[in-house]
Amino acid sequence: MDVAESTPARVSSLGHALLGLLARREATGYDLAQQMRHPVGYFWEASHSQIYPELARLEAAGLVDHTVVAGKGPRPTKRYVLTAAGTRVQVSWLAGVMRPEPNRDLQTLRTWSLWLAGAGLARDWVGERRQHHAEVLRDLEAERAELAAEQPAPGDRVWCNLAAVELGVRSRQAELAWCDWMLTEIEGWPVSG
Amino acid sequence: MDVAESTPARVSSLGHALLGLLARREATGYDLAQQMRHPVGYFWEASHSQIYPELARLEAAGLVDHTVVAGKGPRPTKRYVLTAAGTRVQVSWLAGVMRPEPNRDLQTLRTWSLWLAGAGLARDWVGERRQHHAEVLRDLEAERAELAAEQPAPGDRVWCNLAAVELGVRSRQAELAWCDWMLTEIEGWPVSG
DNA sequence: AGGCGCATGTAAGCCGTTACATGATTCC
DNA sequence: GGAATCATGTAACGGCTTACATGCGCCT
Repeated sequence: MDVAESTPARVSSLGHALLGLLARREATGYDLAQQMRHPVGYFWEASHSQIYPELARLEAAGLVDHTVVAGKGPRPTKRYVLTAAGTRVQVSWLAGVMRPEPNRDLQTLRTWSLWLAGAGLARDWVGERRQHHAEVLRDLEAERAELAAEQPAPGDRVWCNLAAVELGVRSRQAELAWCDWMLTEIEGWPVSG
Repeated sequence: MDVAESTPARVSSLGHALLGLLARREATGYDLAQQMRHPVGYFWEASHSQIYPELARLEAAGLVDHTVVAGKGPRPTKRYVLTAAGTRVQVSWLAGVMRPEPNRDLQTLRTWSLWLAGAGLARDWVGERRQHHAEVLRDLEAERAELAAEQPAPGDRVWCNLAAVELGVRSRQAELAWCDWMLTEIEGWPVSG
């Protein structure tokens, strides 16, 4: 009763990412930071300096609990678990409406101003982009193969991992294809750099 | 000489969006806010409350200039133009390295936690996502048709608009295809909601 | 008479990045 | 002896969202 159960406990996206991780298994803040790099980092990145305060907020809202365990750091090591309230909040987040996020894509913004630069510069830049996307795509495809090897049942945890990675693969493939399209188009530009 | 020309004038992404707009034509802050909704809003959104302070910063850095014109607002109306320094900064931004942005995609994050919900909830959500992407895609394709009708020369302003919209179209198509894939996959889920 | 478009700004608060800070154990 | 890993935090700063604030002219 000492935690706020009256207010619906507004939770940030990072909060939901952490609740999602803790729904899978208990973890320390450090563990969570590692997992936010990989595999969650494919679609939601966060650093430890965000994670520790967010865990404190989630705990204040009664969505997670911690127990102190023996650890190697200068401060006590805390192992977090999801509470029943935390599970409820996460499920109702999944059930709730998802309003579209603002579009913000630096690569497109840059493309849009590309006429100010010459064809040579544009070719170099798109080539560099292409390489970057290709690298990320390779990682994603390796991840997908690993998950598929577990032969997940439709709708289970691992299957949802796979579905998330599948979206990443398809998005990167689209960007890669656009880079290739751009490179053939740039052939026809007037040279000026 | 009273503006800072010694420091390289670090400009935010929003700043580059505004410089890109002003490189095309002069505009008031209000005009810029309209254009940031459409067509720039397809890939970089910003509200007027961000734009006015940013214009002041760009002016302090000597990248834009304004003249006061007769207007209908309670305050003087300002018409902004790009300076030579502004053009230089924009071009060197295009030439500079672009380090990859952090991945942050709410739709994928949600997919990743979807196993906590039942198949019914998942189907509804993906269906709603599908509809949203389809709507945006329709808008983008209309925009693309309009730009293509202008028969732009490779590498010019309008052609770069087209290239930016092309990337949007391809990305949305990929997301839409993923939604369709998900919907067929969800058929095989165990029913539980 | 009321609403919309033009036109500009400020303020509070949240979210995210970068850097600072500490300290034990394990591996090379 | 030094670097990496485990492990937790704080502080400063910048960007974005939401809301507050003002006021004229035009259209219905």
